[in-house]
Amino acid sequence: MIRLKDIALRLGVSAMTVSKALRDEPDVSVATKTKVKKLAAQLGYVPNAAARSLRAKSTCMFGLVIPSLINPIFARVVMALEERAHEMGWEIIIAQSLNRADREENCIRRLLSRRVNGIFLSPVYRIEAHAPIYEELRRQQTPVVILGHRALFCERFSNVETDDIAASRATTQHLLSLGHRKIACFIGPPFAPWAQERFEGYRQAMSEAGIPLDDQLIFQAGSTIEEGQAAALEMINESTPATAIQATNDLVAIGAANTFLAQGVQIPRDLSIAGFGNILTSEHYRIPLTTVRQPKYRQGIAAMETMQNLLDGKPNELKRLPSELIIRQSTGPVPRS
Amino acid sequence: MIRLKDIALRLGVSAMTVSKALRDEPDVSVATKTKVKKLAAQLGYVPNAAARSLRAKSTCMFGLVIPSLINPIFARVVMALEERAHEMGWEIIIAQSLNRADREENCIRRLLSRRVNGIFLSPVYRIEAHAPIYEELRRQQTPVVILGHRALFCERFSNVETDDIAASRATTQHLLSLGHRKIACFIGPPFAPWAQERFEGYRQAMSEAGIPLDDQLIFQAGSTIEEGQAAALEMINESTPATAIQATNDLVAIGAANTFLAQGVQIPRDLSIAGFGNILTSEHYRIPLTTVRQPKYRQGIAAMETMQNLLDGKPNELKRLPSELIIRQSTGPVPRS
DNA sequence: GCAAGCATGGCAACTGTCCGAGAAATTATC
DNA sequence: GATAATTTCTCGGACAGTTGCCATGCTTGC
Repeated sequence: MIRLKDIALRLGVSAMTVSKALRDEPDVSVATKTKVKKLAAQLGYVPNAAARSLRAKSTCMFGLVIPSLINPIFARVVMALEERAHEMGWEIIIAQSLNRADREENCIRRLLSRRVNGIFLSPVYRIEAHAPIYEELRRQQTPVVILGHRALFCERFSNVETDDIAASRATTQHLLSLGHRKIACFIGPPFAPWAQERFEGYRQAMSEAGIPLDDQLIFQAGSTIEEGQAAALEMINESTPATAIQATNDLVAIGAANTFLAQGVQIPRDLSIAGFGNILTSEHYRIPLTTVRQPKYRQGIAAMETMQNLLDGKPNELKRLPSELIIRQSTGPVPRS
Repeated sequence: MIRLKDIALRLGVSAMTVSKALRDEPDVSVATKTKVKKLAAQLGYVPNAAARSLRAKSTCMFGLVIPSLINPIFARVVMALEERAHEMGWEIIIAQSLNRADREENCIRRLLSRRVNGIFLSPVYRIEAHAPIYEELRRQQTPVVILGHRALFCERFSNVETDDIAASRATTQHLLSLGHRKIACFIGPPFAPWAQERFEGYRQAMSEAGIPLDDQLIFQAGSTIEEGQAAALEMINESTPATAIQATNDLVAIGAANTFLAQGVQIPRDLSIAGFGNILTSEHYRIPLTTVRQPKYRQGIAAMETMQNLLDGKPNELKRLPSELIIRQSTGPVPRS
């Protein structure tokens, strides 16, 4: 690999001059600059980013820690982040936590070792300020942008979230406005912040409508199609009298819908089902799914803006982007029975 | 940020000793090691990867260049790569080419500047050995694993592909076995290697069946739902007498199916449609789609194995993983008419 | 008693780049 | 023609860690 010194030796100048020439600093003559640049191009010189980072005390890299890369919801965020980083000439190192706190901690620690200038993090659990790894991030003054799930506990942590509570509430209100009163809630993993928020929206809307929460209507459904199917079977076995289901995400909603359709239940005539997330499949499902669209690309853009503010030394901030209820054909008026 | 030297100063030993102690080298006493490790943990010491890379002439990083992060097909590959890299304690830098050759080149150049130890690349165009950027990769002896679309033109390039030609041929053969003779082919972007391969499979099967290619049955359909719809409309306008459609991917198939269903055409009674890729939506579409499953996760695993072989100085290789035709309900016997 | 061996730890050098300071060469001014 | 001002270039050092070799001080063997 060609170094500055190699170019310098061949031209009979110092490495310093080459460095300055390539960076177009003013105190190098035009003649030398062109000579240097020409030879550099000819030799295929590529500066060594590690050496530059060491010297500059800045790596021009970001770290990104998300639960999973195959979740299409995150894919859009990552896409936006990568595009912005590319424009800046910065790089992004990816890391998956696979929904495990120990792995998340491990990922963060390795990113710190890489001396990334900032970390984008979608945490597995609701962030606890006292967890050792967050404590360490705070101590190291590392800028962190949390994707969703508020955690503004120190001045180098910002937060960019989609308003899932409001959107979930709007979904429940939509079902209420169709006359439903017995609305089952298929909730996600109890530890997951996003699942908690979606349940919170349901809870608020029911409370506002004066309907007490009914344990019999609440099902643990995880986050996959299979888990949605299992919860639906449970509901059938218990002859739960719900006229609508609000699911924690589209996959669970589809799993549930598959099960009910297989039993001859008609959707939405006999049963309304709403999802969350607006994945592609929800639009092209047998019964196009009522769901919530989250502005994930915009969340990525906003996250990068927020990160740059932190890097500029500006105070931390909390951005909340509106999510939007999309009413399709899987929800309808309550059956007269 | 804590350095080796800081720990050394506090303990009254040299930085060398600390370095050796933390790496568990044999020539440091157990007593010193425990003392050093304890203080390091207490101070939250994190080694500087940039400095280490500079000295070691190895960054323990891979680069990954793919067209788009939101394509679920790539997501599985990336997931597998990240998991394996994590096990090795290596990092992955992501870069999107967004299907543009200039951007791809730019991404590769930046990865070279980062001195990644290897690059995983899913090229935009069929690789031409003489393109300057590939020439440069070859000259720098950078190990490259091409994801799909064979390009074994130098000893540091390996290739891991899914056998799309065979799978596409199997799809056409499936349609032929159902009695179809007028099989329309909705082909993808003409420059894209994957689109070329899928068309090639169709071509081979038709040729083997003794059916000459008919230009009237071949439609440029791009790679999106909208393009699939447009191609279907074109087919309707031209009253093309096809009894089946083989689409370049699932999205195009779904776009086409949507259009025909809206016109009252019944699938598969009046028209068979096959996709490619087995995205989630294809399984849960109104008419579950006949398509091809590509072993993308396994492709990622195989790619990492191949990369390690290259790093170990072993010769380059070509791995081809079988793709599998999945017959669902969107294809059926040719209508009797 | 002397050489050899061993365990432990330190010094200098090196990785590639860039900053600050100053030297050398060129040009401008009187 | 001498000095001052400016341009152009070089030198030493720093960044944080690792490698190879050497310097201890101690034990062992003959």
